[in-house]
Amino acid sequence: MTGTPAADGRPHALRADAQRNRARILDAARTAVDEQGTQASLRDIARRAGVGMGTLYRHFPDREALLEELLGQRFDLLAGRAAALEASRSPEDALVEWLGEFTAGAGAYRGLAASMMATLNDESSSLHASCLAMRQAATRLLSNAQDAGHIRSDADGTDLFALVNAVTWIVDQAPSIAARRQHLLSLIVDGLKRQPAAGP
Amino acid sequence: MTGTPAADGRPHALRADAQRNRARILDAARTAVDEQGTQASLRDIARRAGVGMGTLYRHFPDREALLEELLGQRFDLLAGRAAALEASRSPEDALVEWLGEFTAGAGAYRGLAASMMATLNDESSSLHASCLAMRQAATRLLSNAQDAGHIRSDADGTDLFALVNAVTWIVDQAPSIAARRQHLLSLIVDGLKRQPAAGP
DNA sequence: ACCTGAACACCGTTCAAGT
DNA sequence: ACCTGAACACCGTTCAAGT
Repeated sequence: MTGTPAADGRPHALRADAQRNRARILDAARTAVDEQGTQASLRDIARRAGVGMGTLYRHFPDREALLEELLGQRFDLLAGRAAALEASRSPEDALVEWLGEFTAGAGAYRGLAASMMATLNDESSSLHASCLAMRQAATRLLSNAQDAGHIRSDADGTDLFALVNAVTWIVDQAPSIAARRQHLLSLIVDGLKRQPAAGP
Repeated sequence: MTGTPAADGRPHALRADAQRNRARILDAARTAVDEQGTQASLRDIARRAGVGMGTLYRHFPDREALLEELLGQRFDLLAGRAAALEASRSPEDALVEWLGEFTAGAGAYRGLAASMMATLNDESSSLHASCLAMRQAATRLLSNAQDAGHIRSDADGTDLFALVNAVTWIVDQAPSIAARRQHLLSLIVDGLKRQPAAGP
């Protein structure tokens, strides 16, 4: 009975040709996003994959569904890193290190910051869930550092996400600024540190 | 002899119809940018202006030439504000106030941040000159505040411009974040303030 | 069940033909 | 000198027709 229609009403597994097309589309998308950023032409992706436009749309109803496959992994990874750092480092180190990893990796995906912002308040976006989980992990790092007294208490997870995304964006606007990524990030992170109270 | 071709080899004044078309295009562009941001459709602008595409291109060879007309005024105005604040306020107040005015006004032009970044290293851009002048004015405010000991000395004009543009960008990505403009800006500006040395 | 590719409504940019 | 609008090479999205 292998490969016969399921009798339990659950969705069928993909037909072999469909499965192959799906994989091809994802491969092509990876290459295209690598070259052109998250705004890569969908037509071009279909062309590279050697499938018709309809096939691309059948597998991925919109651009974000396609991106979710590529970026979801990254989000999950970064959420995992947050958890690992939380367990192994001081609250302050964990936060600073995570922010560094976040912005460093983002350079590989031009347009990532815009895609992430678009997903923020759009619960229907395919990227919403994995992005939210990552943000929550980052927010925990922030709270820990705040509880330990290292970070000013009037900044919240949304502020942190906004600022770090803003850096991500600015950094891929111009190569001359990309070189200053670390410096810009530290200007912001230093600024978030609780200003020491004046002398005794 | 009024209206006859100039004999001195200098460029002629625009013909009356050309002058009218130019004005119409700018009017249409203002409306379109207002509604759709700096990425407004050029075709749409020509349509609204009631001119052919060729006419639009004749007057403005590319999008930036058109934007220069709209944004150049704004840049000049902000450069002027910087000079005025420099004369009338303390170094720290002048800087903080100027940054507030810069980001507050930017909300009126969606896409402005991206257009400004594009112009940064592109000397052929029509926006280059007026944008540069504004940046230099802002850099003076920064230097003054640094000389007065209010701002950390390892931030330069490029950093300041990058950060303030990053805020401008993030703020028009989502209305929920636009509401936090002032707060985000003050997180950054506070952060740039020189950390007070530890007690005696 | 899945695929193809033409069709549609848009772009930006160029240019021959008109006045 | 200036204008028009068709032409070209691209998009994203949809959908009838095929297997």
